Amino acid sequence: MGSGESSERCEPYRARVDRWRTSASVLDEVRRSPGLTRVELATRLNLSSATTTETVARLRESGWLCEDRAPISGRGRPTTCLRPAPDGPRVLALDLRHEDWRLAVAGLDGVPTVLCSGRRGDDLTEQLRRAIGAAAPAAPGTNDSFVASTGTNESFVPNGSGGRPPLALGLAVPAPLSDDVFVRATELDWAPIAADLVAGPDHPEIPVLPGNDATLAGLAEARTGAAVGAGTALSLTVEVGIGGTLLLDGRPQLGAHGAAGEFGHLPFGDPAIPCACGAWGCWAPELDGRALARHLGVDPPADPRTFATEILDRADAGDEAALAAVARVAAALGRGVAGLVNAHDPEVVVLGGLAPRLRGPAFDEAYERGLMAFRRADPTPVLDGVHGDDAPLDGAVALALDDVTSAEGLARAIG
Amino acid sequence: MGSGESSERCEPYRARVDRWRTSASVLDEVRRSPGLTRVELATRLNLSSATTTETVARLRESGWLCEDRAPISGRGRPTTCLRPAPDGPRVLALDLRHEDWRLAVAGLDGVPTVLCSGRRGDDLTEQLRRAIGAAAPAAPGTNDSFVASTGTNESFVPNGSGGRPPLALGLAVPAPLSDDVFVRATELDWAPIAADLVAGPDHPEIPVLPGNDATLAGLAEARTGAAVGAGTALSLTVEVGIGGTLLLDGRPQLGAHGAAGEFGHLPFGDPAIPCACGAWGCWAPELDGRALARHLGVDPPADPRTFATEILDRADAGDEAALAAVARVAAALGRGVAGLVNAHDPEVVVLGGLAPRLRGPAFDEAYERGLMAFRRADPTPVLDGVHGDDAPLDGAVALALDDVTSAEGLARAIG
DNA sequence: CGCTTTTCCTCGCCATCCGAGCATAATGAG
DNA sequence: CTCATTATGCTCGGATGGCGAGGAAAAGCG
Repeated sequence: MGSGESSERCEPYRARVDRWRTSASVLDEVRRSPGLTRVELATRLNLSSATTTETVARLRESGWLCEDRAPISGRGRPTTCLRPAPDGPRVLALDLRHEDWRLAVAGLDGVPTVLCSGRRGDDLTEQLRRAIGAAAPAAPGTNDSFVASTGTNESFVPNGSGGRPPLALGLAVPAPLSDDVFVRATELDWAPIAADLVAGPDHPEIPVLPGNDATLAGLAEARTGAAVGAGTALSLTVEVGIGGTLLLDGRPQLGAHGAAGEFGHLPFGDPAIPCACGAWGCWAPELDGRALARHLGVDPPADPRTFATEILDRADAGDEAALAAVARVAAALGRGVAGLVNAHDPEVVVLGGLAPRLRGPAFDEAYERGLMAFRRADPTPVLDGVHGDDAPLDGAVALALDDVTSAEGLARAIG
Repeated sequence: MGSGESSERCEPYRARVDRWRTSASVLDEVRRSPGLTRVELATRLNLSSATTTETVARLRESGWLCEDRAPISGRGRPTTCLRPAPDGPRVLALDLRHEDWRLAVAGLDGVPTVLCSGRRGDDLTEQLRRAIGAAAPAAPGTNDSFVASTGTNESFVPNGSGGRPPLALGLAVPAPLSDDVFVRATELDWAPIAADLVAGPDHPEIPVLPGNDATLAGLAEARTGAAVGAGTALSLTVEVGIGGTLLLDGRPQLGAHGAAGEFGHLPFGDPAIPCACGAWGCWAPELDGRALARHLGVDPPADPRTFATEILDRADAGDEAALAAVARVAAALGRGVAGLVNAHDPEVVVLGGLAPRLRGPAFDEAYERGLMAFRRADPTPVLDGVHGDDAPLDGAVALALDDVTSAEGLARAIG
């Protein structure tokens, strides 16, 4: 071990990453507002004209950005608009749901194209590995040998990845995560999936980035949805129970084990009512189809999601009993949202899943009543999410793209 | 407006700040673990030996760091230990409380020395300006002309700032903040204070950084207390009501208007009980002296803080009625803490103010009962804060030092 | 056709961070 | 005491990023 041999330092980390720091922020800005001009970019990031030239040229040559002429307005040399390159790097996104799954590919524009989907079967892991193997060919260009191997419940759209191997896989899972392991492993035996997907005989090793579906839904809204530009945003999704995430500068708060965002298990409810999670008085059982069933005096439904949509439909049709039950649930939602606004002071609250359908006078009244008085003059806006059922998939894309377009990711991919 | 004149860009921001980025992280690391060796520093930050030499030399010459010989262990050239320079830059910290105030000065080690204090009077702003003027002389070295101008209720310790003008003022206020304005302006007419303190006839302009006292208490615990090193930490302080903060990598989550951390106004309580804040069913009224009074069946106390300590003393002495009342409050605390752990997945929870005295079987039982089942195998530790009543002051110091030792702050002060 | 306006590009400068080699200061074996 | 060993600090030249200045380019306007 001579003196020149660096003992512990594995990499010239700082120089390698610093080199791409500015490129990463440029890419970030272009992803955030595609089509912005070079001049606008430079002023936003406080870059000199020289640096802009240098950075944009490098990203263009690497095939990450493309430029086209901006519409001319007035005098002066025309500038160019910057966009993610349409044939640039790609990522995969996998949306696992209770009953089915979807695999999509997306470019830097963040718009996913669904490649294949299937219903959840016993051989789920095998299904997914086949799908990923088809989408992420081990050697570039070999995915022409793609055969529409439609199994029992699967459907494929060939050749979505455009020949370049994807750089990462975002993974949305409908369960709490803790240290990248699914918590309700009894219910959804997906614990080993993330590990199994990292590499397989069919495809090269790519980073797999798992995230809770409600967390990723919030991420999607923060990047391209109702919470764009918010420094602090709160996203809440009602499906079975309620999930969500607190977003700070567009980044979800993940917690020590990645299990943050379980707002449904704040004790906003009746302390005498037990929750499936094992705690008492949780908010979640007051909000979904099970709560509606309780208010209607019927047995707990097997599928709370479907039951809830039925009741909401009946309420929309004017059914008095359904309206009363929905109002009680809406009030519970509004009361809790107000408390979270008090606690976290978000710029905006975004509702997803069934929550938008719960809004109405009962929600509004409970929301205002639950706010601290000084907030009522200018109450935090509560908006409906714009991503709908695609939110977790769109969020998985964003998660993967964030990894790929970070300074570290660029250093990995280009430098 | 020639072509060379940069139109909007006011500063060569990037180069100016990048220059100090590494210095800032070095300073951060040394503040976090004073006395660490150069080698340890280099491995932690992934710096080459050359860069370490360069950066440390610059910080030493600027008077921010000092080196002394490390205790030798084994062969090899002995290394040095890095510490904040004892005669380095200083900051001021002002702790405003309901009844009194304290002004302190601190070096980079973050240990405050109280310079003066006083009871809150009608001329508070004038008191504070005099005190700050004495501590932050307009011209360096002129504070020898200090006269112990002990007014009615003030006491001074002269010459704490050591001749160098302080670089910033951290300000702890016992009220919710929103956009740097105190919310309960009716109760505590301190709204104009922050603005007034920025500059005055007696002292030069220095940045004033206000923060809520409970937020700053959490900051202190995250930096040098019970939450050191936690990626996600939750700090809760019971005084009158309950305040707190969610800390991410040691930085408090502030919210859109800086009003985050009002966990006391989450609806963990009885929805029929109104809170002074204007909402209903808040957690706060279940936790402090007013809750104890309610459980004991006596009138609401004028000073809930003092009343609570009396009841806690009686409970410690074995008074049955007091014990029962405390147990109910402790259960309310434990239940809410568990919910917050479910929602935010912190690495550690730190309790301050009266909260440590509330802990006991009732708290523990409610805490465990409120946790999601999967958390019970390895419950998030709940620790008592180590800063005690000094926590807000210590946090104000940390807030000011963070500003001063950031890359921007270094560029301002040195570059 | 030239002038104005706005933007882009090239060049030299200075900064950081790096690797390599050498210098330095301790231990410990003989 | 001397010298090999070991761990660390320092110096130097090189690579690279960001900047300012000046000139070039591309449009409109008269």
